Amino acid sequence: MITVDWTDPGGEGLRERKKRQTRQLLTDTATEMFLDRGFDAVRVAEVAAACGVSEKTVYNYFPTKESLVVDHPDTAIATLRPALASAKSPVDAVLTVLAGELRAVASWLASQPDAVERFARFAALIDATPPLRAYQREMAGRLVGVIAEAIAARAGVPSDDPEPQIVAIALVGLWRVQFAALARYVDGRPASELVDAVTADVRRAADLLVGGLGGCDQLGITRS
Amino acid sequence: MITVDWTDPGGEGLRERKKRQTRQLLTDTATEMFLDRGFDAVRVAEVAAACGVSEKTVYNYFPTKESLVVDHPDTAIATLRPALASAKSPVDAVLTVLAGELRAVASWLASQPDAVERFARFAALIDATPPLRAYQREMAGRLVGVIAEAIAARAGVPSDDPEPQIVAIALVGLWRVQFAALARYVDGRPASELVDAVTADVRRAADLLVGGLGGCDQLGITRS
DNA sequence: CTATCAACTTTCAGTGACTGTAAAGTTCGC
DNA sequence: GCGAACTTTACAGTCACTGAAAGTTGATAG
Repeated sequence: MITVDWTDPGGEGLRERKKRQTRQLLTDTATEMFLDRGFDAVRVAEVAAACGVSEKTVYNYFPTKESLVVDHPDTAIATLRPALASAKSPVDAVLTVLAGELRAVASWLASQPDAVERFARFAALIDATPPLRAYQREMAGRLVGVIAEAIAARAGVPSDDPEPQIVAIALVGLWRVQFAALARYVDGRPASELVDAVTADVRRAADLLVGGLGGCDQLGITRS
Repeated sequence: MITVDWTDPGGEGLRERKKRQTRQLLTDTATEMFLDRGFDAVRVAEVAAACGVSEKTVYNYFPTKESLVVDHPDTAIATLRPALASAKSPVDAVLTVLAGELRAVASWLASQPDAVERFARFAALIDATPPLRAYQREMAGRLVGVIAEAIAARAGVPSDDPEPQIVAIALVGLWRVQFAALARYVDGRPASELVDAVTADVRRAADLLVGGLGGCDQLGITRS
């Protein structure tokens, strides 16, 4: 759903194409059904039936029911790793990746008439569905690992040292901030302002992290 | 297992006592079995049988299989809330609660001969068991909510504003740091140094958060 | 064009976590 | 002791997810 349909170069057999189509069909219809009736009220067997496919096939494509909604959790990692390698700092890398994801979402929002409403429902679905939130956290956990490793490698320390860990955790928190901002603003603001509003939120959070939690202490986050 | 057996005042009917005993028996034997054979290899029905109790009874006490191991996830919240209310700052509150938990673990470690080895296996079990890690993250998520609310309330802003969110996420990361430090040091260091070593790690992480990610920038966390 | 091989799908039978319900057993206040 | 409130149990069921074997289909060599 959020996927931006990364067009693959033409050199692709019929087999591969069918697989991609099936995969897409599965996520799309599953998401649609979940949005309509709620995650729990839809059985995997129903999704399979709706797609004219056996239940086992669904599980050949997706490891869990949740992964039907959060298509390609590894995409973020695949983008993040090179960014970490090339950027001047982890913070820059994360902000770059986040900006990229934001752009992708924004262009998807602009590409369909009812996109805004669908995205709002999508965000609400995730928020209201514990297993989906758990899945989101799991993905975040993987990002933490990747970032911590990158920092540790650069600094030449073990990746389970306190510094890489805490920095990675804090930085991954920015994903949550961006998602929350997106969910909040997508409904109220005109599309033109959306990107700026979300970016502003992320930047405020990032500045707070970089400058230190004491930075904006008009109302006592750190000890006075 | 990690629970410190908070002795309840005597005014307690037979009913309550039996419930407490059963609950304790369940977590203890379950943890023991999980440590021996692995989380996945033990069925809930087996735990029930080992305790001379029906499977349904297990589920009357615990919502999930995972909660058999991570007894009382709400204890942290119950401790944290008043700490947040009374401490000078969220950072202080979190550090205080963490120190308290550390003390409790340390005294438990000192109370039994094989405690160290058991704790090491316990930490390894959690690390090696995805569902348990997920459960841990879920608990962390609840802590984030509590802290974000406290900060937001104090500052008079919505709790899903970027600042409360990111601060809460970063602070909750300290739990992970403390757990990691505990797991790392429990095996190698003499008990006397344990608390200091762990505290040092937590403090390093907290200082980094408070002073800003740029603080210790000998090797480029933030942009140069 | 066809035989063949490999990949993919389906069918099927099963595991195990978790839930509701109604009956049987316990504890408590009197 | 006795009835009310509460627990435990037995039972039947749902549903996510898995492995194995047999069937189907796309790719490929002859």
